[in-house]
Amino acid sequence: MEEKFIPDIVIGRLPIYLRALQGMLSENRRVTSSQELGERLGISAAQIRKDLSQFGEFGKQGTGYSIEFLADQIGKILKVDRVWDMAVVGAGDIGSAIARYQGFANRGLQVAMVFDNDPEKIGSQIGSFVIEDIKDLKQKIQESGILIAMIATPSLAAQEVAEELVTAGIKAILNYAPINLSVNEHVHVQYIDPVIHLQRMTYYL
Amino acid sequence: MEEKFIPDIVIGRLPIYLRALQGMLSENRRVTSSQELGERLGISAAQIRKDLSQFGEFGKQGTGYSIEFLADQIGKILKVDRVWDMAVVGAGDIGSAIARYQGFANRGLQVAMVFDNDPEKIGSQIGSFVIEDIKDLKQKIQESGILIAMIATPSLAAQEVAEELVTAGIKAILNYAPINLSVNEHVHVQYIDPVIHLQRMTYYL
DNA sequence: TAGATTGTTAATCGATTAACAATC
DNA sequence: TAGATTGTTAATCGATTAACAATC
Repeated sequence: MEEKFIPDIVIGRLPIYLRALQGMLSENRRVTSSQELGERLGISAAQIRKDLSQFGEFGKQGTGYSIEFLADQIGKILKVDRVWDMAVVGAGDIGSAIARYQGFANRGLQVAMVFDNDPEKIGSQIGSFVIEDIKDLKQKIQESGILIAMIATPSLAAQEVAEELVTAGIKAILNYAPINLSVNEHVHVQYIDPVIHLQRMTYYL
Repeated sequence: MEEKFIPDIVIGRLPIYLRALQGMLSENRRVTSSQELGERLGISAAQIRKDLSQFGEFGKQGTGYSIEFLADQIGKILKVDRVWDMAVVGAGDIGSAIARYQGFANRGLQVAMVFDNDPEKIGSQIGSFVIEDIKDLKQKIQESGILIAMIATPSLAAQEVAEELVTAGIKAILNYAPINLSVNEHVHVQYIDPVIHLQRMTYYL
């Protein structure tokens, strides 16, 4: 199996391309070009072609790309041509919003479990999920084989939760708590903190 | 006024540095070094020093940086040494979670208004906010002079809302709807879509 | 003083863009 | 055929790192 090295910055753009392609599909479009896609995304056409060329040849000279075919191919590359179960830790406002979020559908992801440590919340429902006791986190995650988790706890708990998740076999963490996590380097971590995005813009105001 | 050009990628790291410094402050730490900061963040010490050197000299040879002083300086650079009012558009799960989010405190930002178009929601409360009619969005935003907005509407409405916000004078948009917005280039846009982050990790699983 | 760490320069590394032959 | 657009190469551009004099 030839494991060609692909820069992470390229991997990071593929989900953006995929989202735009699925948007075009929902507009019943059939074909697009690197130029059109680039204009929609504010990315140069050359860069899109270069990125895609890392994985194969998906277009036709003169006509461009079949939107459906390219979306399928990118989905396969990103391994979202299946559905990944995810665990949510923390059933506060953010955790609840994630658990109910409709936007995972058709994008290869779904919430499967929600955990909290509050006795008042454990056993109650969020959408179709019964909130489980965080004490059972390790066992439930190991049993299910879930590899992806989202942390939506207070900052103070996040590092400890992350360590528990890693022990349970989690390989990818999306952290909503506004702190940097320190985990084994073979575990992938991404961060969502609205303040980081907002402060990046206040500089320019 | 000397307007030196600073790469956007550097601006993008400043909020990360600031968050880490504030974390250290809350641990009652007084002094840090580029090396320690780098280790916490997974960024090289050289890069941190290079980034900071774009704005001035904040450290002392031999001893490092006063955490409080450096945090203050970065706060000034990012213009979060004041409090910016923000508008939230869309009072569903995500909009509600944003409106109630405690994490804006002491980071230069606060929610000031929440809008929705659902007659059932208009007039009711989220936290301390009364949900306002989206029909009044333009007028209320213009009156208040708010420059920052967050979009938490369904995808189909997001582009239209963005245009209305720009007309009302908004200069920075944080978009939670999973679509790319097309707006005047002098308006700053940032995106939060958990699926983008998650798909970036599924590639490696 | 000796040790530590900054700010900065120069070298290296990597990413983006321009350009074009190939070809649908 | 003429026009359009790909995939790819080489050139350009920009970001990161290594190294070290300055100095606390």
